[in-house]
Amino acid sequence: MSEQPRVLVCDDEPQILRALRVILRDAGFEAVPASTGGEALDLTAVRPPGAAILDLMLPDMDGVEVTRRIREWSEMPILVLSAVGEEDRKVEALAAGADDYVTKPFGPRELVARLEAALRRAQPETGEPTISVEGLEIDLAGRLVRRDGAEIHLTPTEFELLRVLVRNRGRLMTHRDLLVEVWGIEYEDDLQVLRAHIANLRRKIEPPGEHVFIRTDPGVGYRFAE
Amino acid sequence: MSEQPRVLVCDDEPQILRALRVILRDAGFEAVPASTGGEALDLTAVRPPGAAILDLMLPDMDGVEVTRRIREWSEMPILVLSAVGEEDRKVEALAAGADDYVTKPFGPRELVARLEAALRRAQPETGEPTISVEGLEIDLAGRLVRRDGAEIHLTPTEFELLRVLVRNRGRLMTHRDLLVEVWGIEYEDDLQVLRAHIANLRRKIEPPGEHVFIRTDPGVGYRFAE
DNA sequence: CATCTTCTTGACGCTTTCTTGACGGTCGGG
DNA sequence: CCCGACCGTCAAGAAAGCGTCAAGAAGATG
Repeated sequence: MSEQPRVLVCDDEPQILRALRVILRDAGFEAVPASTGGEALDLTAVRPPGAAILDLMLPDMDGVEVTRRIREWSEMPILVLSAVGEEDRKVEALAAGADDYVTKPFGPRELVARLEAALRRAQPETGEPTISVEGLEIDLAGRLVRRDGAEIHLTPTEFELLRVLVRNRGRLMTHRDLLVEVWGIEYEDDLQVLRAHIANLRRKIEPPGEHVFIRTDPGVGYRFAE
Repeated sequence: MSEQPRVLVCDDEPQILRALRVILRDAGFEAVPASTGGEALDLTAVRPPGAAILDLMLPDMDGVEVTRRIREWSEMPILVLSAVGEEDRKVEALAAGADDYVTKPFGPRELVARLEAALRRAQPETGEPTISVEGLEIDLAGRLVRRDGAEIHLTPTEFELLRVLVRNRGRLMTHRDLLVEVWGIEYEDDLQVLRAHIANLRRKIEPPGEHVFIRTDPGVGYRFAE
C-alpha cells in the first residue's frame, strides 16, 4: 500500500477501458489494460498485478471464468463489473472467488473505495501491526485490545489515546502533545480532561493499583512502557 | 457433502422418474423424487439437496420457473432435462440459472458425467466457507443462514451486511466501512439506515434481548464476535 | 391494479461516553 | 513540619450516540 499497486482492468468496450484507466490513475494506481479474457490471463501470468477489475461480458470468456482461473493460483483482490440486468450473476461471481461486485454505471469514487477496501482486506494490517507487551495485546487495525486473552472494551477517546501513546512508546508525550493529537488544538490546555481519561484507560488495561504500562512524568506528560 | 450427495429429481412421467432413480443410485447418489414443480420446491426448502435435476415439462410450473425459484436462495447445481424440439428453451433455462441442459433421450453415463461435472464446478468455494458460531451457521456462498438448524430468511441487504461483518469478524468495521461496502459510497454518512438494518438483522439472528454476535462500539462501528 | 416484501426515514426514550468540579493523597522545598 | 503544586479518583450532569417503532415509499409479483 506504500506505493501504487498495479491493477489489471479488463473490458471489451474501449470507452469503458479508457475511463477506468483515468479513474485509476487519478486514484494513484497503475492500470494494466486488457480487452479479452485471454489477454487478461496472459498479462496476469506474466507479471501478476496487485488486483484485477473484470467485466462480466467479454468476447471470449466471461469474467466469472477469468476469476475462477485466477483463483486457481492467486489470492489477489478481484472486482467484477456488470451491466444492469446481470445482477443475478453476483452470487456466481462471488462464489467463483471475486471479492466484490460493482454494477454499471458506477461513480469513480465508489469504484475506488471498493478497490481500496478489497486491497485493505487482502493485506491484513499493513500500517499498524499488533503490539504485544506482557499480556497486553493491542491490535490497532482491528481496534481491539486484549489482556490475558480477554477482550477489553475501550471508548473511542480511550482507544485514540492509547494509540497515540503506543505509537510513540518509550518516548515521553507531553500533556500538550496528547491533548492536541487526541482532542485537537482547542483542548491543548485542558489538563483535567486528560487526567480523567488516563485514569479510565488505566483502570481498564493496568493491573489494579499499578501503573506498569502508562507511566507518569509529573509536570510533563505520560509515556507508554517500552 | 463429501459422500454421496442427495439429488432432487423431478419429472411428471413415472417411468422416467424411476429410471432416474436407478441411474443415480447406481452412480452412488441418493435420489429424492418429485413429480410436480411445487413438490420439488417444497422438498428443496425442507432439506436442501446437493443438486437438482428438473424436467422442463411439468404439470404445474415448468423447470425454468423452478430453477428461478431455487436460484433465489441457493447456488446448488441444477440440470434441466428436455424432450427433442424444446431445444430453443436451452438459453432460457441457462439464463434462469441452470448449470447444464440434457436432451432426452440421454444415456445414463452422459447424465451422470454432467451431474458430476456440475457438482465439481460448484465445489471450489475455498474463499467463502460455512461459518459456524454457537448455533449460528452462515453459508456465505450459498446465501443461507441457520440458527439451531432452522433456516432464517434474510433480505438481500441484511445478508450483504452480515457477509461484510462476518468476512471481517473480530475486526471492528466503522460505520463508514459498512455503509460504503454494503450500500455504496453515496450512503457513507447515512447512519440511520445502518442502524435500522442492524436492528432487523439482530432480531433475526440474535437471542432475544442480547447482542452476542453483533457487538456495538458506540461512536465507531460494529464488529462480529470472533 | 392490488398485494406483498423490502427499504428508508423520522421520532422518541434509553444508554454510553465525555466533561467538569470537588476532594484527598503524595512529594519536595522552605 | 507545613505548604503548594500536582496527581488520581469519584460522582454528577451534559452531550452524543443507540435501538426500536411505525409509517410511508419504492419495487417486485401475480
